[in-house]
Amino acid sequence: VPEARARAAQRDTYRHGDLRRALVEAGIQLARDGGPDAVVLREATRRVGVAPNAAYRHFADHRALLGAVCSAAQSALAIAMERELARLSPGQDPAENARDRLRACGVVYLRFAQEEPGLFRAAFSVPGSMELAHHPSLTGNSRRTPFQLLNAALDELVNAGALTPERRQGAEFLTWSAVHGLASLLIDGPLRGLERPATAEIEQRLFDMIQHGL
Amino acid sequence: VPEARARAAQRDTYRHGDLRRALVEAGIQLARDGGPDAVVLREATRRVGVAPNAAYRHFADHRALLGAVCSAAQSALAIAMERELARLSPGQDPAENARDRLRACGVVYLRFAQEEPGLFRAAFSVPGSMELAHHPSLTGNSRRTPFQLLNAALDELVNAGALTPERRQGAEFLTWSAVHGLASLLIDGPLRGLERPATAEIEQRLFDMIQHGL
DNA sequence: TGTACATCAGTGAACGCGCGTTCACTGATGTAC
DNA sequence: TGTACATCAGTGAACGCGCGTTCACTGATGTAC
Repeated sequence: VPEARARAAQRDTYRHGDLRRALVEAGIQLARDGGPDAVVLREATRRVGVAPNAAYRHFADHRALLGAVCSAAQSALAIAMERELARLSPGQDPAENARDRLRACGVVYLRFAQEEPGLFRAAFSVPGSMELAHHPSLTGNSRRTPFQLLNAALDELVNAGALTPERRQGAEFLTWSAVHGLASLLIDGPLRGLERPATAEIEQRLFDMIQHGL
Repeated sequence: VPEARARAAQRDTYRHGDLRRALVEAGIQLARDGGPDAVVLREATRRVGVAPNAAYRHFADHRALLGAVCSAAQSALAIAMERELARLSPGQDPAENARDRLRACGVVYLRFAQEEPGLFRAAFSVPGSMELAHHPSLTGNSRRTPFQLLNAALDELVNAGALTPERRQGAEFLTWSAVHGLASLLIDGPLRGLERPATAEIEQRLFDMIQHGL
């Protein structure tokens, strides 16, 4: 049996050692290549070199595996955002700083969507997963959700006096809508396949619209 | 065989008569109930009361059937838009009229997404389908695409002097992004399950953002 | 320090399912003479 | 006006596939004495 051969080649111990993490990572790779629909339990076990039913020691369900992949994907996005925010060097004007931080969130969001479309789709594929995933990721250490980071940036804008508290109400949904929608158009819609300078210009115009429109 | 019974019950002629249209309509119903993934060839033939392979007289592929459903869904959206636009009674100010028409496009788009989420997802599920479907629908007679209607509304805005030609450039993508993104949040995201008055307010605020931001 | 034993991670085999698709066919239709 | 025949829409049966999931099991680990 070639399967057993492959399995033996990858692993000489009976126990795997860290099967749960390995399955999630295999699932992430599957999502990378084919989006959430490609996160198939049997394929994940195959890649890890383990019997299909071994997954049930660590996940109740196929859904549970997909959920773990989804939240890991969200975590990856959150980490990328935090990394970019950390890179910003604040200037004198607090309002300007807050605007820069908000924009940075959007930039990372759109870059992630374009560079990792499969993972991006997986991140928001499970209904209700958008706001929930504050769990520590298996692949990183960010404890904040993209949504929380967006909210924080908007709060800064209020603190800097660049946004009134009335307009702050629900602003997270308006900005998220605009940026998320552009991401959809860029990876699935009519803007799919557009090259870098052109997409960057549209992104800038979208951010301007948000900034002036808020 | 109960299948044969059901088939005989629904149809007494050997020829179906209009199988292609019937399959598309069954596919639309499937999409209504379960989104694009629920558009299953075998299930469509089952509902129509026909052997599974009969579909291959009218569609090359499962993909072809899904494509037809997708473009019918887009057509349904376009028709709803045109109906709403026809209901508007123009006032004195051409700029005001143009703004009303643009807003009406968005209102219908979001209403459609909320009332027919499965169909809405199906409409934009096939990559590259967003801009293409100008084919006459099987279920209606609109020859215009939602995208074309949006563009027309923006052009009116320019003609009315309410939008400069420079800002008109790419504005279709900005507005579409914002509205499409909100649709996603409303049907799949954190705003899912929100009731009517609350959603209406967010929609209004989004339209205001677009209007001021453009 | 050694040994019995409970624990539980991973195995092997099988299940039922529903899918898309292909094959050779049958039977109604409508056109050519 | 009647009849042979080409056309082609729909049939029946089967295919191979891969999936998620369940069952009774085996074998390594680590803890209690």
